Amino acid sequence: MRYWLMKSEPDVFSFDDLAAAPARTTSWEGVRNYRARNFMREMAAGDRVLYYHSNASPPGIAGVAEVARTAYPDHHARDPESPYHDPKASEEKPIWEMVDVRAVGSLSRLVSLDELKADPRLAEMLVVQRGQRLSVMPVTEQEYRTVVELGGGIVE
DNA sequence: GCCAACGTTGGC
DNA sequence: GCCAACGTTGGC
Repeated sequence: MRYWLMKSEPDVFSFDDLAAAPARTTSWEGVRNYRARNFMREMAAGDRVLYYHSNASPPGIAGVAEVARTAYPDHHARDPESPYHDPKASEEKPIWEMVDVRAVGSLSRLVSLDELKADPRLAEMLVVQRGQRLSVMPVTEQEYRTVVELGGGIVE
């Protein structure tokens, strides 16, 4: 099993929104960055995901999710009405892909970006590194365990 | 709202 | 292939 971090703006779709969704699952459409897409292609069902709230106060990790479905074409790219529309995408070459993500549980308390930065065990985490704007990134098992510990465990 | 740090686009 | 202009992300 591998571990990942995925960013979402809570004003748009928070961890609580995911937990309240049908089957506690949603499709993760709208990733329009090749590195992030390539990471999604590497995901396997059951991989754990740290659910990060960006553009929040404070920003930080709110909960844990899991990959419910591996990468498949993001049809929103072919929808001219969608904010995620990409005129270069076609049925033959969808370009963009998404995965499905299911809520596992929230952390007992949110682990803020400041806390992530303050913990020496997390110094290598991509999300704490300057200028890192990827919305999907890998996390090591140790980093994952440390974050869950800082968050007081998972409330299922 | 500001702006640094990117990634992308397109002229050449 | 270079690189300036532009758009986006996301913390602050």
